[in-house]
Amino acid sequence: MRADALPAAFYDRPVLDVARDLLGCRLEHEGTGGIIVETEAYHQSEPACHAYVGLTARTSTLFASPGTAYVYRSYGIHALLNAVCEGEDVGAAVLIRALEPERGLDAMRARRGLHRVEDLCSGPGKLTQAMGIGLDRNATSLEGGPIRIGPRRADREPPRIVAGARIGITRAVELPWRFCALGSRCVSRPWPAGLRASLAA
DNA sequence: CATGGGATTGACT
DNA sequence: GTCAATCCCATGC
Repeated sequence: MRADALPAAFYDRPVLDVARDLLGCRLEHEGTGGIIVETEAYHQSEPACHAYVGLTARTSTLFASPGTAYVYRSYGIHALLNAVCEGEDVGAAVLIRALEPERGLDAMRARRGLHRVEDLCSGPGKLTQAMGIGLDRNATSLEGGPIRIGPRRADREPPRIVAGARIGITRAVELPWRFCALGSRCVSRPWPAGLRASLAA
């Protein structure tokens, strides 16, 4: 594994904890990279999670070892990137929903056909397009594979976290399992007014 | 084997 | 605000 990558043990914890702790961490792929500013947690115990139906061909990656990338096709068009969490007997993952772009901005702009930095990775389908992450990355390791996630830089303040309802789902909509870095201009959507910020753990 | 529904995005009214 | 694109797969007949 790369010295810089978060270890598998980081992901072998409750998925809600991992979702919060990934905010501020660095996602990188083939020369592009950015700071994670928005995540959502999914767990087999609730019906919005693909693993709710149990172990199938589609969900097998969700039951892989913690620290595995789960990449699947959404709406027939987009690739969405998740980090598999908890043990192999549990289907759970964190959806990476938005980044603050940091490295490889020219490649991102070329793939996205856009120029504004805050539009490059401000959504789960956008960031995979910008970084060139495709379905072929499904089931690869986040520790030693082409996609890597590194810890938040020590000299960087932990982000303040806003929690809210997950986006784009029709089941278990009430769970406040979406987490955003307060104040980031790169989130996929603004959160409702009145939500209180809490300090990152 | 046929069908329906998305963890989305961008274009358009 | 609405809506189509597009395809994998879970479900049901």
